[in-house]
Amino acid sequence: MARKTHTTPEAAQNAILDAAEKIVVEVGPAGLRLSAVARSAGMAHPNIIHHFGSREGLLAALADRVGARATERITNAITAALDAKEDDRVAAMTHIFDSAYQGDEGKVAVWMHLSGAESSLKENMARIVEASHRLRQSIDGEVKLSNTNRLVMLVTLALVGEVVSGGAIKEALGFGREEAKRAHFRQWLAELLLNLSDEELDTSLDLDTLNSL
Amino acid sequence: MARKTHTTPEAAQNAILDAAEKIVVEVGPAGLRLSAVARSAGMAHPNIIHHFGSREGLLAALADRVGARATERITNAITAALDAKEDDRVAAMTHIFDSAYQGDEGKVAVWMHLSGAESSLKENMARIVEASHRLRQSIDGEVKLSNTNRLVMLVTLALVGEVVSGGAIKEALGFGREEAKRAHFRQWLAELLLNLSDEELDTSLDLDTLNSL
DNA sequence: GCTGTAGTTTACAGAATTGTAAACAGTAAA
DNA sequence: TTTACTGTTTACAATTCTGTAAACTACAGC
Repeated sequence: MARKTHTTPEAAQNAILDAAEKIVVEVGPAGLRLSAVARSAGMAHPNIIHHFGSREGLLAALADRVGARATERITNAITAALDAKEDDRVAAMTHIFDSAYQGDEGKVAVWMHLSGAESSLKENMARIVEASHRLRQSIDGEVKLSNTNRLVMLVTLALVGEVVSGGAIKEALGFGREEAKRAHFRQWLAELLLNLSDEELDTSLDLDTLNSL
Repeated sequence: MARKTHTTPEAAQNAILDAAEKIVVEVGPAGLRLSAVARSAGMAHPNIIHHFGSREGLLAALADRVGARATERITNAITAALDAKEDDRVAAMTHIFDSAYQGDEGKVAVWMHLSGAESSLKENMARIVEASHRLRQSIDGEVKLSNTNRLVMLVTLALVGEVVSGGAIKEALGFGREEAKRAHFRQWLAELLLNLSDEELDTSLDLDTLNSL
Protein backbone atom coordinates (compact mmCIF):
# COMPACT_ATOMS: atom_id res chain seq x y z
CA MET A 1 0.00 0.00 0.00
CA ALA A 2 1.32 3.41 -0.95
CA ARG A 3 2.64 5.20 2.08
CA LYS A 4 0.52 8.17 2.97
CA THR A 5 1.60 11.59 4.10
CA HIS A 6 0.86 12.26 7.74
CA THR A 7 -2.32 14.08 8.55
CA THR A 8 -3.71 15.39 11.78
CA PRO A 9 -5.23 12.80 14.09
CA GLU A 10 -8.61 14.48 13.69
CA ALA A 11 -8.55 14.18 9.90
CA ALA A 12 -7.59 10.53 10.06
CA GLN A 13 -10.19 9.75 12.69
CA ASN A 14 -12.89 11.50 10.72
CA ALA A 15 -11.97 9.58 7.59
CA ILE A 16 -12.18 6.35 9.56
CA LEU A 17 -15.52 7.28 11.11
CA ASP A 18 -16.93 8.25 7.71
CA ALA A 19 -15.92 4.90 6.29
CA ALA A 20 -17.24 3.04 9.32
CA GLU A 21 -20.56 4.83 9.12
CA LYS A 22 -21.06 3.84 5.51
CA ILE A 23 -20.35 0.24 6.33
CA VAL A 24 -22.58 0.11 9.38
CA VAL A 25 -25.47 1.38 7.27
CA GLU A 26 -25.09 -1.68 5.09
CA VAL A 27 -24.20 -4.48 7.44
CA GLY A 28 -24.77 -3.21 10.96
CA PRO A 29 -22.21 -2.82 13.72
CA ALA A 30 -21.86 -6.57 14.19
CA GLY A 31 -20.86 -6.91 10.55
CA LEU A 32 -18.25 -4.20 10.67
CA ARG A 33 -14.78 -5.48 9.82
CA LEU A 34 -11.68 -3.43 10.43
CA SER A 35 -10.26 -4.56 7.11
CA ALA A 36 -13.31 -3.23 5.27
CA VAL A 37 -13.15 0.08 7.09
CA ALA A 38 -9.46 0.38 6.36
CA ARG A 39 -9.98 -0.38 2.68
CA SER A 40 -12.73 2.21 2.41
CA ALA A 41 -10.68 4.80 4.24
CA GLY A 42 -7.61 4.01 2.17
CA MET A 43 -5.28 2.86 4.89
CA ALA A 44 -4.01 -0.27 6.62
CA HIS A 45 -6.18 -1.68 9.35
CA PRO A 46 -3.76 -1.43 12.26
CA ASN A 47 -3.95 2.29 11.80
CA ILE A 48 -7.55 2.14 12.97
CA ILE A 49 -6.48 0.43 16.16
CA HIS A 50 -3.80 3.03 16.59
CA HIS A 51 -6.43 5.78 16.53
CA PHE A 52 -9.28 4.14 18.40
CA GLY A 53 -7.59 1.54 20.54
CA SER A 54 -9.77 -1.31 19.40
CA ARG A 55 -12.75 -2.23 17.27
CA GLU A 56 -14.96 -1.53 20.28
CA GLY A 57 -13.41 1.89 20.65
CA LEU A 58 -14.22 2.69 17.04
CA LEU A 59 -17.84 1.65 17.50
CA ALA A 60 -18.18 3.70 20.67
CA ALA A 61 -16.77 6.77 18.94
CA LEU A 62 -19.12 6.24 16.03
CA ALA A 63 -22.10 5.92 18.36
CA ASP A 64 -21.17 9.19 20.02
CA ARG A 65 -20.76 11.08 16.77
CA VAL A 66 -23.91 9.72 15.20
CA GLY A 67 -26.03 10.34 18.28
CA ALA A 68 -24.79 13.89 18.64
CA ARG A 69 -25.36 14.72 14.98
CA ALA A 70 -28.84 13.22 14.84
CA THR A 71 -29.85 15.01 18.02
CA GLU A 72 -28.60 18.30 16.68
CA ARG A 73 -30.46 17.90 13.39
CA ILE A 74 -33.68 17.00 15.15
CA THR A 75 -33.55 19.79 17.71
CA ASN A 76 -32.71 22.23 14.93
CA ALA A 77 -35.78 21.13 13.02
CA ILE A 78 -37.93 21.51 16.11
CA THR A 79 -36.56 24.95 16.78
CA ALA A 80 -37.20 25.93 13.18
CA ALA A 81 -40.81 24.78 13.57
CA LEU A 82 -41.23 27.36 16.31
CA ASP A 83 -41.12 30.06 13.68
CA ALA A 84 -43.50 28.35 11.26
CA LYS A 85 -46.76 30.08 10.39
CA GLU A 86 -49.93 28.19 11.19
CA ASP A 87 -50.36 27.03 7.59
CA ASP A 88 -46.87 25.63 7.49
CA ARG A 89 -47.06 23.66 10.68
CA VAL A 90 -47.71 20.32 9.06
CA ALA A 91 -44.76 20.83 6.77
CA ALA A 92 -42.58 21.89 9.66
CA MET A 93 -43.64 18.89 11.71
CA THR A 94 -43.03 16.59 8.79
CA HIS A 95 -39.61 18.10 8.43
CA ILE A 96 -38.87 17.19 12.03
CA PHE A 97 -39.63 13.58 11.30
CA ASP A 98 -37.69 13.65 8.06
CA SER A 99 -34.68 15.12 9.80
CA ALA A 100 -34.25 11.93 11.74
CA TYR A 101 -33.18 10.20 8.54
CA GLN A 102 -30.90 12.47 6.65
CA GLY A 103 -27.62 10.95 5.70
CA ASP A 104 -28.55 7.56 7.08
CA GLU A 105 -27.51 8.72 10.51
CA GLY A 106 -30.82 7.73 12.01
CA LYS A 107 -30.31 4.22 10.75
CA VAL A 108 -26.82 4.06 12.12
CA ALA A 109 -27.98 5.44 15.45
CA VAL A 110 -30.57 2.70 15.77
CA TRP A 111 -28.12 0.03 14.71
CA MET A 112 -25.62 1.20 17.26
CA HIS A 113 -28.20 1.35 19.96
CA LEU A 114 -29.47 -2.10 19.16
CA SER A 115 -25.96 -3.41 19.60
CA GLY A 116 -25.72 -2.05 23.09
CA ALA A 117 -24.13 1.36 22.60
CA GLU A 118 -26.30 3.66 24.64
CA SER A 119 -23.71 6.45 24.71
CA SER A 120 -25.57 9.61 25.72
CA LEU A 121 -29.08 8.59 24.76
CA LYS A 122 -30.55 10.01 27.93
CA GLU A 123 -29.07 13.46 27.45
CA ASN A 124 -30.01 13.49 23.78
CA MET A 125 -33.60 12.54 24.47
CA ALA A 126 -33.82 15.17 27.17
CA ARG A 127 -32.80 17.82 24.66
CA ILE A 128 -35.42 16.63 22.21
CA VAL A 129 -38.17 16.58 24.81
CA GLU A 130 -37.25 20.07 25.93
CA ALA A 131 -37.39 21.44 22.40
CA SER A 132 -40.61 19.58 21.68
CA HIS A 133 -42.27 20.95 24.76
CA ARG A 134 -41.42 24.50 23.77
CA LEU A 135 -42.93 23.82 20.37
CA ARG A 136 -46.14 22.41 21.80
CA GLN A 137 -46.52 25.33 24.15
CA SER A 138 -46.01 27.81 21.35
CA ILE A 139 -48.89 26.15 19.50
CA ASP A 140 -51.38 25.18 22.20
CA GLY A 141 -50.40 27.36 25.12
CA GLU A 142 -50.09 25.59 28.46
CA VAL A 143 -49.78 21.84 27.93
CA LYS A 144 -48.71 19.01 30.15
CA LEU A 145 -45.12 17.88 30.06
CA SER A 146 -46.25 14.32 30.61
CA ASN A 147 -48.12 14.45 27.33
CA THR A 148 -45.08 15.82 25.55
CA ASN A 149 -43.19 12.85 26.90
CA ARG A 150 -45.83 10.52 25.57
CA LEU A 151 -45.83 12.08 22.14
CA VAL A 152 -42.07 12.13 21.87
CA MET A 153 -42.04 8.53 22.91
CA LEU A 154 -44.61 7.53 20.36
CA VAL A 155 -42.89 9.39 17.56
CA THR A 156 -39.46 8.17 18.57
CA LEU A 157 -40.58 4.57 18.70
CA ALA A 158 -42.35 4.89 15.36
CA LEU A 159 -39.31 6.47 13.76
CA VAL A 160 -37.07 3.80 15.19
CA GLY A 161 -39.46 1.26 13.79
CA GLU A 162 -39.38 2.88 10.40
CA VAL A 163 -35.62 2.98 10.38
CA VAL A 164 -35.42 -0.65 11.36
CA SER A 165 -38.09 -1.89 9.02
CA GLY A 166 -36.22 -0.33 6.17
CA GLY A 167 -39.45 0.11 4.28
CA ALA A 168 -40.31 -3.56 4.29
CA ILE A 169 -43.21 -3.20 6.71
CA LYS A 170 -44.55 -0.29 4.75
CA GLU A 171 -44.28 -2.23 1.56
CA ALA A 172 -46.06 -5.16 3.14
CA LEU A 173 -48.83 -2.79 4.14
CA GLY A 174 -49.13 -1.33 0.67
CA PHE A 175 -47.40 1.94 1.37
CA GLY A 176 -44.60 1.17 -0.96
CA ARG A 177 -40.88 1.41 -0.59
CA GLU A 178 -40.48 4.54 -2.65
CA GLU A 179 -39.38 7.49 -0.61
CA ALA A 180 -42.41 9.51 -1.74
CA LYS A 181 -44.85 7.08 -0.20
CA ARG A 182 -42.75 6.57 2.88
CA ALA A 183 -42.61 10.30 3.40
CA HIS A 184 -46.36 10.32 3.01
CA PHE A 185 -46.81 8.33 6.17
CA ARG A 186 -44.69 10.76 8.10
CA GLN A 187 -46.79 13.62 6.80
CA TRP A 188 -49.98 11.85 7.80
CA LEU A 189 -48.58 11.28 11.26
CA ALA A 190 -47.58 14.94 11.54
CA GLU A 191 -51.07 16.09 10.67
CA LEU A 192 -52.71 13.59 12.98
CA LEU A 193 -50.60 14.60 15.95
CA LEU A 194 -51.09 18.31 15.31
CA ASN A 195 -54.85 17.77 15.40
CA LEU A 196 -54.71 16.14 18.82
CA SER A 197 -55.41 18.46 21.70
CA ASP A 198 -53.66 18.16 25.01
CA GLU A 199 -56.91 16.93 26.55
CA GLU A 200 -57.22 14.12 24.05
CA LEU A 201 -53.79 12.95 25.08
CA ASP A 202 -54.92 12.56 28.65
CA THR A 203 -56.43 9.19 29.09
CA SER A 204 -57.79 7.58 32.21
CA LEU A 205 -54.27 6.77 33.24
CA ASP A 206 -52.45 8.99 35.64
CA LEU A 207 -48.88 8.91 34.53
CA ASP A 208 -47.59 11.38 37.07
CA THR A 209 -48.79 9.24 39.93
CA LEU A 210 -47.18 6.22 38.38
CA ASN A 211 -43.89 8.01 37.92
CA SER A 212 -43.74 9.02 41.54
CA LEU A 213 -43.80 5.39 42.63
CA MET B 1 -19.47 -35.78 24.18
CA ALA B 2 -21.82 -38.52 25.32
CA ARG B 3 -23.41 -40.13 22.36
CA LYS B 4 -27.10 -39.45 22.17
CA THR B 5 -29.90 -41.75 21.26
CA HIS B 6 -31.42 -41.00 17.90
CA THR B 7 -34.49 -38.85 17.85
CA THR B 8 -36.82 -37.80 15.09
CA PRO B 9 -35.53 -35.06 12.82
CA GLU B 10 -38.38 -32.81 14.01
CA ALA B 11 -37.41 -33.15 17.65
CA ALA B 12 -33.78 -32.41 16.93
CA GLN B 13 -34.65 -29.44 14.74
CA ASN B 14 -36.98 -28.02 17.35
CA ALA B 15 -34.34 -28.36 20.02
CA ILE B 16 -31.88 -26.53 17.78
CA LEU B 17 -34.37 -23.79 16.97
CA ASP B 18 -35.23 -23.36 20.65
CA ALA B 19 -31.58 -22.94 21.49
CA ALA B 20 -30.98 -20.59 18.58
CA GLU B 21 -33.93 -18.44 19.57
CA LYS B 22 -32.62 -18.00 23.09
CA ILE B 23 -29.26 -16.94 21.76
CA VAL B 24 -30.61 -14.54 19.16
CA VAL B 25 -32.58 -12.76 21.89
CA GLU B 26 -29.31 -12.02 23.62
CA VAL B 27 -26.84 -11.32 20.86
CA GLY B 28 -28.82 -10.95 17.65
CA PRO B 29 -28.59 -13.09 14.54
CA ALA B 30 -25.20 -11.71 13.62
CA GLY B 31 -23.82 -12.87 16.93
CA LEU B 32 -25.18 -16.38 16.63
CA ARG B 33 -22.45 -19.01 16.69
CA LEU B 34 -23.10 -22.59 15.77
CA SER B 35 -20.92 -23.76 18.63
CA ALA B 36 -23.04 -21.83 21.12
CA VAL B 37 -26.26 -23.19 19.67
CA ALA B 38 -24.85 -26.70 19.76
CA ARG B 39 -23.75 -26.33 23.37
CA SER B 40 -27.15 -25.03 24.40
CA ALA B 41 -28.94 -27.79 22.51
CA GLY B 42 -26.59 -30.41 23.92
CA MET B 43 -25.07 -31.68 20.71
CA ALA B 44 -22.07 -31.27 18.46
CA HIS B 45 -22.19 -28.38 16.02
CA PRO B 46 -21.92 -30.34 12.77
CA ASN B 47 -25.25 -31.85 13.66
CA ILE B 48 -26.81 -28.44 13.15
CA ILE B 49 -25.41 -28.27 9.66
CA HIS B 50 -26.69 -31.75 9.04
CA HIS B 51 -30.21 -30.61 9.86
CA PHE B 52 -30.27 -27.12 8.38
CA GLY B 53 -27.63 -27.25 5.69
CA SER B 54 -25.78 -24.19 6.89
CA ARG B 55 -25.82 -21.39 9.40
CA GLU B 56 -27.91 -19.37 6.94
CA GLY B 57 -30.38 -22.21 6.68
CA LEU B 58 -30.79 -22.25 10.44
CA LEU B 59 -31.45 -18.51 10.54
CA ALA B 60 -33.98 -18.75 7.72
CA ALA B 61 -35.82 -21.55 9.50
CA LEU B 62 -35.81 -19.54 12.72
CA ALA B 63 -37.18 -16.48 10.94
CA ASP B 64 -40.00 -18.53 9.53
CA ARG B 65 -40.94 -20.09 12.81
CA VAL B 66 -40.74 -16.89 14.78
CA GLY B 67 -42.72 -14.90 12.24
CA ALA B 68 -45.45 -17.50 12.07
CA ARG B 69 -45.76 -17.77 15.83
CA ALA B 70 -45.83 -14.02 16.43
CA THR B 71 -48.43 -13.52 13.71
CA GLU B 72 -50.59 -16.23 15.18
CA ARG B 73 -50.43 -14.77 18.67
CA ILE B 74 -51.27 -11.29 17.43
CA THR B 75 -54.16 -12.32 15.22
CA ASN B 76 -55.50 -14.45 18.04
CA ALA B 77 -55.43 -11.44 20.35
CA ILE B 78 -57.21 -9.33 17.74
CA THR B 79 -59.84 -11.98 17.23
CA ALA B 80 -60.34 -12.24 20.97
CA ALA B 81 -60.88 -8.47 21.10
CA LEU B 82 -63.84 -8.89 18.79
CA ASP B 83 -65.76 -10.46 21.64
CA ALA B 84 -64.77 -7.87 24.24
CA LYS B 85 -67.49 -5.81 25.86
CA GLU B 86 -67.28 -2.08 25.43
CA ASP B 87 -65.81 -1.58 28.90
CA ASP B 88 -63.09 -4.10 28.22
CA ARG B 89 -61.95 -2.70 24.91
CA VAL B 90 -58.94 -0.86 26.26
CA ALA B 91 -57.79 -3.97 28.03
CA ALA B 92 -58.35 -6.05 24.91
CA MET B 93 -56.46 -3.57 22.76
CA THR B 94 -53.63 -3.45 25.27
CA HIS B 95 -53.51 -7.21 25.18
CA ILE B 96 -53.04 -7.07 21.43
CA PHE B 97 -49.99 -4.91 21.89
CA ASP B 98 -48.69 -7.03 24.72
CA SER B 99 -49.07 -10.15 22.65
CA ALA B 100 -46.37 -8.93 20.31
CA TYR B 101 -43.82 -9.50 23.06
CA GLN B 102 -44.58 -12.75 24.74
CA GLY B 103 -41.73 -15.15 24.89
CA ASP B 104 -39.30 -12.70 23.32
CA GLU B 105 -40.52 -13.76 19.92
CA GLY B 106 -41.26 -10.19 18.93
CA LYS B 107 -37.70 -9.25 19.68
CA VAL B 108 -36.35 -12.14 17.70
CA ALA B 109 -38.65 -11.33 14.80
CA VAL B 110 -37.34 -7.77 14.65
CA TRP B 111 -33.76 -8.92 14.96
CA MET B 112 -34.21 -11.37 12.14
CA HIS B 113 -35.91 -8.81 9.99
CA LEU B 114 -33.20 -6.28 10.62
CA SER B 115 -30.66 -8.78 9.42
CA GLY B 116 -32.37 -9.21 6.11
CA ALA B 117 -34.66 -12.17 6.69
CA GLU B 118 -37.99 -11.00 5.37
CA SER B 119 -39.43 -14.50 5.13
CA SER B 120 -43.18 -14.13 4.81
CA LEU B 121 -43.56 -10.67 6.27
CA LYS B 122 -45.99 -9.60 3.62
CA GLU B 123 -48.37 -12.47 4.19
CA ASN B 124 -48.15 -12.07 7.94
CA MET B 125 -48.89 -8.35 7.81
CA ALA B 126 -51.81 -9.01 5.49
CA ARG B 127 -53.33 -11.34 8.05
CA ILE B 128 -52.88 -8.77 10.80
CA VAL B 129 -54.44 -6.00 8.73
CA GLU B 130 -57.38 -8.21 7.86
CA ALA B 131 -58.04 -9.08 11.48
CA SER B 132 -57.59 -5.46 12.55
CA HIS B 133 -60.04 -4.23 9.99
CA ARG B 134 -62.66 -6.66 11.19
CA LEU B 135 -62.08 -5.38 14.71
CA ARG B 136 -62.40 -1.74 13.72
CA GLN B 137 -65.60 -2.39 11.82
CA SER B 138 -67.11 -4.23 14.74
CA ILE B 139 -66.48 -1.15 16.87
CA ASP B 140 -67.11 1.78 14.57
CA GLY B 141 -69.20 0.31 11.77
CA GLU B 142 -68.07 1.14 8.27
CA VAL B 143 -64.49 2.45 8.31
CA LYS B 144 -61.90 2.98 5.62
CA LEU B 145 -59.40 0.24 4.96
CA SER B 146 -56.76 2.87 4.22
CA ASN B 147 -57.09 4.11 7.79
CA THR B 148 -56.74 0.60 9.13
CA ASN B 149 -53.55 0.35 7.16
CA ARG B 150 -52.32 3.57 8.67
CA LEU B 151 -53.12 2.51 12.20
CA VAL B 152 -51.58 -0.91 11.80
CA MET B 153 -48.52 0.76 10.37
CA LEU B 154 -48.23 3.21 13.23
CA VAL B 155 -48.71 0.53 15.86
CA THR B 156 -46.37 -1.89 14.13
CA LEU B 157 -43.64 0.69 13.81
CA ALA B 158 -44.07 1.76 17.43
CA LEU B 159 -43.95 -1.83 18.62
CA VAL B 160 -40.89 -2.50 16.52
CA GLY B 161 -39.36 0.59 18.04
CA GLU B 162 -40.18 -0.56 21.52
CA VAL B 163 -38.71 -3.97 20.87
CA VAL B 164 -35.55 -2.45 19.49
CA SER B 165 -35.12 0.19 22.12
CA GLY B 166 -35.32 -2.49 24.75
CA GLY B 167 -36.65 0.01 27.23
CA ALA B 168 -33.73 2.39 26.92
CA ILE B 169 -35.67 5.08 25.12
CA LYS B 170 -38.48 4.79 27.60
CA GLU B 171 -36.08 5.05 30.46
CA ALA B 172 -34.46 8.09 28.89
CA LEU B 173 -37.91 9.65 28.67
CA GLY B 174 -38.72 8.92 32.28
CA PHE B 175 -41.04 6.03 31.66
CA GLY B 176 -38.78 3.59 33.34
CA ARG B 177 -37.55 0.20 32.37
CA GLU B 178 -39.81 -1.72 34.68
CA GLU B 179 -42.35 -3.77 32.84
CA ALA B 180 -45.21 -2.05 34.69
CA LYS B 181 -44.30 1.35 33.30
CA ARG B 182 -43.53 0.01 29.87
CA ALA B 183 -46.89 -1.68 29.76
CA HIS B 184 -48.39 1.63 30.80
CA PHE B 185 -47.35 3.24 27.56
CA ARG B 186 -49.00 0.50 25.59
CA GLN B 187 -52.19 0.99 27.55
CA TRP B 188 -52.11 4.73 26.93
CA LEU B 189 -51.63 4.11 23.23
CA ALA B 190 -54.53 1.65 23.19
CA GLU B 191 -56.85 4.17 24.79
CA LEU B 192 -55.70 6.98 22.52
CA LEU B 193 -56.25 4.97 19.38
CA LEU B 194 -59.65 3.74 20.50
CA ASN B 195 -60.74 7.33 21.00
CA LEU B 196 -59.83 8.31 17.46
CA SER B 197 -62.71 8.26 15.02
CA ASP B 198 -62.29 7.19 11.44
CA GLU B 199 -62.80 10.79 10.37
CA GLU B 200 -59.98 12.03 12.56
CA LEU B 201 -57.69 9.58 10.84
CA ASP B 202 -58.45 11.16 7.49
CA THR B 203 -56.13 14.03 6.93
CA SER B 204 -55.81 16.31 3.96
CA LEU B 205 -53.80 13.62 2.23
CA ASP B 206 -55.50 11.32 -0.20
CA LEU B 207 -53.75 8.03 0.25
CA ASP B 208 -55.89 6.09 -2.18
CA THR B 209 -54.97 8.41 -5.00
CA LEU B 210 -51.34 8.10 -4.08
CA ASN B 211 -51.48 4.34 -4.03
CA SER B 212 -52.94 4.20 -7.50
CA LEU B 213 -49.92 5.97 -8.94
C1' DG C 1 20.25 19.86 9.90
C1' DC C 2 19.21 16.88 13.77
C1' DT C 3 16.17 14.68 16.70
C1' DG C 4 12.05 13.14 18.74
C1' DT C 5 7.30 12.32 18.33
C1' DA C 6 3.69 10.12 16.19
C1' DG C 7 1.10 8.62 11.96
C1' DT C 8 1.51 4.64 8.97
C1' DT C 9 2.61 0.19 7.14
C1' DT C 10 4.22 -4.75 6.81
C1' DA C 11 4.39 -9.12 8.80
C1' DC C 12 2.71 -12.10 11.92
C1' DA C 13 0.51 -14.43 15.92
C1' DG C 14 -3.45 -16.39 18.07
C1' DA C 15 -8.01 -17.43 18.28
C1' DA C 16 -12.45 -18.39 16.59
C1' DT C 17 -15.71 -19.85 13.06
C1' DT C 18 -18.00 -22.37 9.36
C1' DG C 19 -18.09 -26.29 6.87
C1' DT C 20 -16.25 -31.21 5.36
C1' DA C 21 -15.13 -36.10 5.75
C1' DA C 22 -15.40 -40.13 7.67
C1' DA C 23 -16.41 -43.10 11.24
C1' DC C 24 -19.76 -44.55 14.69
C1' DA C 25 -24.25 -46.16 16.56
C1' DG C 26 -29.19 -46.35 17.21
C1' DT C 27 -33.39 -47.86 14.95
C1' DA C 28 -36.43 -50.04 11.85
C1' DA C 29 -37.40 -53.18 8.37
C1' DA C 30 -36.45 -57.48 5.80
C1' DT D 1 -30.01 -61.47 12.71
C1' DT D 2 -28.72 -58.87 9.19
C1' DT D 3 -28.94 -54.75 6.50
C1' DA D 4 -29.69 -50.18 5.34
C1' DC D 5 -30.54 -45.70 6.72
C1' DT D 6 -29.61 -41.73 9.13
C1' DG D 7 -28.80 -39.15 13.37
C1' DT D 8 -24.57 -38.10 15.72
C1' DT D 9 -19.81 -37.35 16.79
C1' DT D 10 -14.67 -36.63 16.24
C1' DA D 11 -11.03 -34.69 13.79
C1' DC D 12 -9.63 -31.52 10.66
C1' DA D 13 -9.23 -28.03 6.88
C1' DA D 14 -9.58 -23.39 5.33
C1' DT D 15 -10.69 -18.98 6.08
C1' DT D 16 -11.18 -14.79 8.51
C1' DC D 17 -10.62 -11.55 12.05
C1' DT D 18 -8.61 -8.76 15.83
C1' DG D 19 -4.71 -7.20 17.83
C1' DT D 20 0.70 -6.90 18.41
C1' DA D 21 5.46 -5.78 17.21
C1' DA D 22 8.60 -3.55 14.92
C1' DA D 23 10.16 -0.90 11.32
C1' DC D 24 9.52 3.08 8.42
C1' DT D 25 8.74 8.04 7.50
C1' DA D 26 6.76 12.60 7.64
C1' DC D 27 6.77 16.67 10.14
C1' DA D 28 7.76 20.04 14.08
C1' DG D 29 10.78 22.13 17.16
C1' DC D 30 15.32 22.96 18.71
